[in-house]
Amino acid sequence: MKNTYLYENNKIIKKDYSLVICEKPEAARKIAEALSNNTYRTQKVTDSIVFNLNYKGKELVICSALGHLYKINLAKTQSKLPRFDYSWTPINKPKNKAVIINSKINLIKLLSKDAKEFILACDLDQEGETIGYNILKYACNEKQKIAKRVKFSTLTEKDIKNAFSNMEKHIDIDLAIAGRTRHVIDCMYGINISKALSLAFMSYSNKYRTLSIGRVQGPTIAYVVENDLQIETHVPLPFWSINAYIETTENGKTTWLKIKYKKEKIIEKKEANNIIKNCKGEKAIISKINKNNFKINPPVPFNLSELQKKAFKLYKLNPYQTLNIAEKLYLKALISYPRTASQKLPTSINYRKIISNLSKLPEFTRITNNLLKKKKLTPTQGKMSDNAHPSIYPTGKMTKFQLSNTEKKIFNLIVTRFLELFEKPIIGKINLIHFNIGKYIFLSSSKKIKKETNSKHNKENKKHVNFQIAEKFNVKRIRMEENFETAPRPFNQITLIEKMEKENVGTKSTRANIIQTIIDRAYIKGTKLKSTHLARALVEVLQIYSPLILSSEMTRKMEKQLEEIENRKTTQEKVLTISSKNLRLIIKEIQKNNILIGKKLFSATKNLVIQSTNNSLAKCTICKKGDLIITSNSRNRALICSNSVNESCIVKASLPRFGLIKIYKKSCMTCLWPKIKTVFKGNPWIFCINPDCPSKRKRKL
DNA sequence: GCAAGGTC
Repeated sequence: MKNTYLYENNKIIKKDYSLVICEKPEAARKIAEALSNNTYRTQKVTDSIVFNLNYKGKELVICSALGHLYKINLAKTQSKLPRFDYSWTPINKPKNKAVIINSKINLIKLLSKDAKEFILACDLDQEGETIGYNILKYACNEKQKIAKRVKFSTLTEKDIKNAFSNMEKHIDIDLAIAGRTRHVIDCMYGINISKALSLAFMSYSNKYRTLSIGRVQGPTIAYVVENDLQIETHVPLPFWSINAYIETTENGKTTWLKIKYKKEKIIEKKEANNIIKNCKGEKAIISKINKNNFKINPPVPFNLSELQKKAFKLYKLNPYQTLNIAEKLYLKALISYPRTASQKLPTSINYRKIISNLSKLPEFTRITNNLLKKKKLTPTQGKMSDNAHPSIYPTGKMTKFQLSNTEKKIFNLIVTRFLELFEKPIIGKINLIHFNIGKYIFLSSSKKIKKETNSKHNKENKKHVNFQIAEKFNVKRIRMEENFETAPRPFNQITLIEKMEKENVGTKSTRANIIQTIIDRAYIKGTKLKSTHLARALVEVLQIYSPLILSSEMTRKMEKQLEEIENRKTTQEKVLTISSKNLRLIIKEIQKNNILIGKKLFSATKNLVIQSTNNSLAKCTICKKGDLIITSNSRNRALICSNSVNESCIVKASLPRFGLIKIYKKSCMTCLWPKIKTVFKGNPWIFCINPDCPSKRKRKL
């Protein structure tokens, strides 16, 4: 039977209710549950669920948005750049989502007509206030002036009830204006500069190409470019470490034990030689034993980003793919809602039932049966929490559908992690033993696990030997090992997101999207993200004309201005006047140098050889076609094959910063790469330039 | 077309 207490024949039939506006459907449901002790009623109105209940004699109607329903638009009527005329309009994308968003706006418009009170219940942050302000202003006809505000930071019954008993009389208009200013600044800078770059490109090449830049894209591109330059100009300087082997007896058998010299990096070879010389003929004597306990807890529950990290590490699935797969698993009811930051599991979940259901999966039977023997099942909990959703866990439901290979992988990851949460921590002892050989200290550690568990998460179990202070050992061998400083690692999608987090640019819900955008623009590419020539040209250009947009400073400065708006120390108008003034200067300079900038960017989209070959030192020993040339910037220099520019040859290596470089007459015997000869600290130095040359891995001297 | 920010 159809329930028609709220809505009938396209009309709202209730009157004089309080309309509660939430940011997302999940929040509306949780509020209805909390305030009504689960006695709320629901009805579908224009495709959305609306909740109705009586709370302390008040008739509440609770509806929800879907994040932002309105966005900023720059007027296209303004033909000259920069464009400053803007307006707020409903979001309409030519996708299914637009339909939902339009119906959300229509729903709220409909519900607002007969409401006598408006209560804003969006998330408690700047964007939440902005989302609510815009809905109240545009969909509810200027009700931002009279709307009340409920403030809760978790969606628990206690917090929600508390918020409704201590309602604020007004929404925070200043915070909303600060949020709206953020939208305007991002739109103004992003669209105008992007457009100006695209036009510069066009003016030189007569071709259209979408070039984009923004407050978050800028620094993100710059991180990758900077990192790549560091990798390319990295100088693999050598350093030395020293190992000694002492004779020990164990169960009547004589074996050698490796002990390491305390200083792990010796910069001067002379120093290493000296130590070895001085140790000759000496015995190793135990001078100190540090005894410590250790405890390794099981891992914490998966939130989305930890799941994405694990999936990338194990299967090279990028964060996007993992989210897509997790969403499919969620729709098949195999796992809980995946878009969550939480690392906690609520006690209301029946762990035993889920585990016993999972035991039907043959690959998990052994672990589940062991867990089911336990009297009490208590999972570990992580630190992070999320208002709306718990961490990701398997529901214990089985599917009749066949899972794809990758779906199966992600599902198994989630199950494995869930089962690990109930394992016991691993407890043990670790001893750090100090040996004196002459006046030098060498170290060795040993670990003993106290309780054996069936857990997989610790495999180290070094044999524990009972050593005594002042015990003496023969030193059978002592030698040094040559190592090379390694270059910084290239970014991947996970580490780039981490870098953005660390620098505080973007938000958790936009970072992955923005990385995808700069991949789509051909600024970065590959699993190991590498900057393209286009990105490098773009960074060079912007460093001259708009360095601020390449730096996380722009976010810092903007946040400071927004805070001042929020605290009424300044106004939106003042901030926007300053911003538009700066922007006008930037656009003017870009336009003045249109052709130059266009040429630079256009050339970078072609695989042009950037170096002329008349400074060739020799023919490349690998591809036999290209010329070996030296490239340099202010700080570093590198030797490259001219064919490495279009990636048809791999020869590319950093060079020492100082000294004359000559190509050595013979190439490397191991890898065939060119060798060079230079003078290093007064001595001639001949070495293979290949940073990955097998001969460099662990050369024993 | 172009940004960044919500949420599905």
